[in-house]
Amino acid sequence: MRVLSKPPISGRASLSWPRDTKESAFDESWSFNDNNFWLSVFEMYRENIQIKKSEIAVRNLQKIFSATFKISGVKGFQAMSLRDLSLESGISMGGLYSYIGSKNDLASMIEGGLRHHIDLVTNNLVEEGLKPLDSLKAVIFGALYMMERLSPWYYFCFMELKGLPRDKQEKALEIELRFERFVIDSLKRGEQTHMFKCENPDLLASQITAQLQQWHLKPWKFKLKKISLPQYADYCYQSLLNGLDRSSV
Amino acid sequence: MRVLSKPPISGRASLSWPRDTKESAFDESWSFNDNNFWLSVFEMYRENIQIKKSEIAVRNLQKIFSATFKISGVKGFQAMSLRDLSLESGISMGGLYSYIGSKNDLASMIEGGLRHHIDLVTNNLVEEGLKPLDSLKAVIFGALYMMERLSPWYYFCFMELKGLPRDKQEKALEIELRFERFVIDSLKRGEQTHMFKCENPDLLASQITAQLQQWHLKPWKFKLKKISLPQYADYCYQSLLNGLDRSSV
DNA sequence: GTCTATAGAGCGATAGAC
DNA sequence: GTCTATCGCTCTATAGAC
Repeated sequence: MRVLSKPPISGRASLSWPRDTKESAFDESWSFNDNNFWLSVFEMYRENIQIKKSEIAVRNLQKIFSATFKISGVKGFQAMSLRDLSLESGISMGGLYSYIGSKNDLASMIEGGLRHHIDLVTNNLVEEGLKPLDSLKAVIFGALYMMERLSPWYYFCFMELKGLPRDKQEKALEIELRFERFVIDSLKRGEQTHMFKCENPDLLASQITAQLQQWHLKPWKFKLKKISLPQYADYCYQSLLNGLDRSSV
Repeated sequence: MRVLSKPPISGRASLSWPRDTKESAFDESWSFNDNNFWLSVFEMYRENIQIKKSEIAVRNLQKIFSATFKISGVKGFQAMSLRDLSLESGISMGGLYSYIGSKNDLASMIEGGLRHHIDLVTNNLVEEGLKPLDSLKAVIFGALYMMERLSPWYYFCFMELKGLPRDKQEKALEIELRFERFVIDSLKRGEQTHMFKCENPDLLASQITAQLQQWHLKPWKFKLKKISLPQYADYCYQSLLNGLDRSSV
């Protein structure tokens, strides 16, 4: 059974939930590494990019996006001038425009890149007949590891949402709603099979969503309190269990 | 015992936690209404405002701030031009500058106004010898009602934090940390007096903070799911209880 | 020589400020 | 309404790879 309803993207093998919940297991199962990640970003926008040589393009794309994350993380995307970006990325103003169509386009590319990747992972993800609680655990750990790997992307899309075109805004919000719907469905499925009781699946789901988002919204807090990602993932899952009544089973 | 360590602001009677947790009880106890709220904002910045007649100044301040919230809620503060603001508020560009020193000043005024009000409420708040759980309940309900009343202020300070001067940024974050510290302290106090056990007060506190913030960060979600403020406050408190082990008492 | 990538001065528009 | 700084963006000359 697929996690979500959309058909899998062809030409890509189905992924499965990692058997354990270690970070490295996720990287392996989802074949995530810096090289093929940035390459896939380039391929996504290939026809809009004027540079042909993929090594050069990939390298510069990475520079541009990383510089954008850095600057807009400090002063915000709107306050970032393309001269700032040129300086930080080491790419001339003219050069920038062989990668992006416009400044707004750059923001859209970031949103699109993140959503594309999330879609890839969630659409091709195959649940191996997991029980509701295991499924929820997998989705919590999975979401957190995605956020860890793509932290600046998530943060950017959250904070700069308003600067995006309306349709992009809606699609970005849809990701959150889709995640919540999956959690709610799992909760209801668990209730129907009498594994636990859950008084308010809607509120519990949005609680979990809020907790997960903290990981990219307030990384300083976790550094301050010296909480590691696996620790936090465990806590979030525990927090979900605390919201359930499992006394009758 | 005072909730927080800072001395009370003189010339203002001490507030106390409302006996019940209805919205109107908070308004009454904290004497919150639109008129005296905006008046207090004006008085806070009186010496920086060139308009002397308080009725006029209060009315225009309200127009300016409300228009700022409206526009920056849609396109962000950085993307809002003073011409936008002039149009929306109905105050000429020259007129704006008799209330604000600069555009950045306006953002600082908003942050300062919110913090001033939070300080007023929390500093003057007198706990009536509440037990840890009652104290936590009061602080959860109180925080949510503050957010409800000053929703655009909270939202603005969260989303536009990066645009503020560094010292303002730090002070704004301090509010969150201060709140969390209060929750943590109450949790530890409850544990020391053997009222409950709490494995990880730090994480539970930040979970509650995250949940509360949702109320101003994602109001659309609660409208969509038709959750009222009292319902949500109840849920947040319940969620806190779920994070405690009360079996041994 | 040819094709691709880059540099950076320059343009018009619009911002904040008074 | 006016001033000035700076914005997003373009255009062309040039450098370098093969």
